Amino acid sequence: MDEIRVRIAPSPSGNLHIGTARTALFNYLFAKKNNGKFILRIEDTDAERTSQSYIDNIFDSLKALGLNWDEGPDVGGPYGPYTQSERFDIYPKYVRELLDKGFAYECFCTPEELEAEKEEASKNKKAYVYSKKCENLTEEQKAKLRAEGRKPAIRFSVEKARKAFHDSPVVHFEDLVKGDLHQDTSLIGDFVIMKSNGSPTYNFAVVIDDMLMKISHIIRGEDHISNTFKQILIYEALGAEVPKFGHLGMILAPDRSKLSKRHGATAVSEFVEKGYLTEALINFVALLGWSPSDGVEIKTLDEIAGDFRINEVSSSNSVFEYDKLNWMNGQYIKKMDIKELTKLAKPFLSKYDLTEITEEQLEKVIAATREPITILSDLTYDTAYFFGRDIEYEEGVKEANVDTEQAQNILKYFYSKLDEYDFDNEEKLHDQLADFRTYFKEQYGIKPKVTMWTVRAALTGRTHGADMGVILEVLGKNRVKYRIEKAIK
RNA sequence: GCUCCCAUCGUCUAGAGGCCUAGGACACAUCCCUUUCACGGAUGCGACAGGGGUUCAAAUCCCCUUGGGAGUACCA
Repeated sequence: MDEIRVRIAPSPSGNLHIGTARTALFNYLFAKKNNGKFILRIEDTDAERTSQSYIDNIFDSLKALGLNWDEGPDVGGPYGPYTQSERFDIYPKYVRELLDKGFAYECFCTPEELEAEKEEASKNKKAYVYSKKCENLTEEQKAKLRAEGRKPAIRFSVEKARKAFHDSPVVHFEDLVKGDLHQDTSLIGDFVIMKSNGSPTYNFAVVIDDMLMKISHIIRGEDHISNTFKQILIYEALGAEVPKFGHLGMILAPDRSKLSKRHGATAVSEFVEKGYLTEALINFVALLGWSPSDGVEIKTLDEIAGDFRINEVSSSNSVFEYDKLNWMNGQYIKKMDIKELTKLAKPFLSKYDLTEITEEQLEKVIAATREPITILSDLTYDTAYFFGRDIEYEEGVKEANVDTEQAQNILKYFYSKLDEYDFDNEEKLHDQLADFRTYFKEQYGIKPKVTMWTVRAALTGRTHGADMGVILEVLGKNRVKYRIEKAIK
């Protein structure tokens, strides 16, 4: 295998999970770094849990994250189809091969019989291993079972396969991230590779698909470690080259349990809906297990790819904390192109009448409110006073900043100067505002901060927010006058 | 239960036997800057899970304990 080929194989039983996104990312990075191919395969074998909307979500999320694939269901490729349900007719051939080679056998056990075996095992505090009672069925016995209407599943003969290729029952492989990993295969029961209904099981289908798609490196979550030994045996039994494996630590919730709905968003699309930028998400998730050699954490996908080495990825689990994600998202919001940011912000401004202001003004509003925010949804509240005629005061603000005698004086003076102000010229406006502050400082010793608080409170109902110049400019003389009038007693 | 994986500040991590008085980032605290909130800058707080070895020397290697995670399906 000379060409580096990796894959991400999500099963569409839900929207693209952030953990799957990270696995996809590491595969993508590995491919980019090594001039390889990144392949997308949809594992929709479980028809009941699969839905088209999930498939669409997976496509859209991966694209949004910038994880573009070289081969996949939509773009095709030399080893398609890339949707597992369209590959059903290719598996029987390999089952046949295994059967012929003696590495697999038919199993007629009923669910009840199997259940009994399991119960027995747990009663004896032993690990459950299939009894193999169907391994040596004679043709007559099979014929009889078949006559009863029983349909066989096909099991893989773990011991036979292992003996053919390994001296010891303990099988080892060199993991790309964890190093030497081993497992006593005598503890692995003969597992089903093809269900009695004719569909392949996961462990079998992945091997066949990866083999046929010439996947050279399999990078996935460490929850697959135990599957790896089964899969290695299948590759060997089929006479196929065994790919290299790399197992990543899992992403945990802050309580160290599996990241799930109750911890908040789990799907990439949910994060986006909440106001996270895909650039920040992918950057953040890259830092879970990987760290840049130069210590600079904010990096583009390309930069990360250039610096990426799979063997340097951490082999332990990592906790997904919002604090750093939020910080990072804020960093991206601050740096993002304002036109693009404005576009992304609009869904969060849907409750306002955006036709009140021009697109150019909207951009100014976003530019002036983007600084302190951490997620896009903060914009909903933070831009509120730019819209509509009236404002809502925050708790206590009116009493403390508008109703006092000093405040009233400031507001009256401010009102009297309004006609002199140049509302269409941001720079001039800033100078005029500065003069206004200075006036109160020199005349009455009032801190500039306090002076501005007063005006700000009267205009926005708050003591903090966007730059005052921008507020005046976007509000325009009429609304400013109106709001000040309402504030003056 | 059995099997496997993992173990450095609260969190993400740097660290491949001496460069470690353990570095960075987030968070937190204080200060500076400032028309507010922020941003930015400075400083501080803060960790090698515990116990045994090996070695002149261990966060780094080995063993045990403890803790956490995963797997144990005719799910994927």
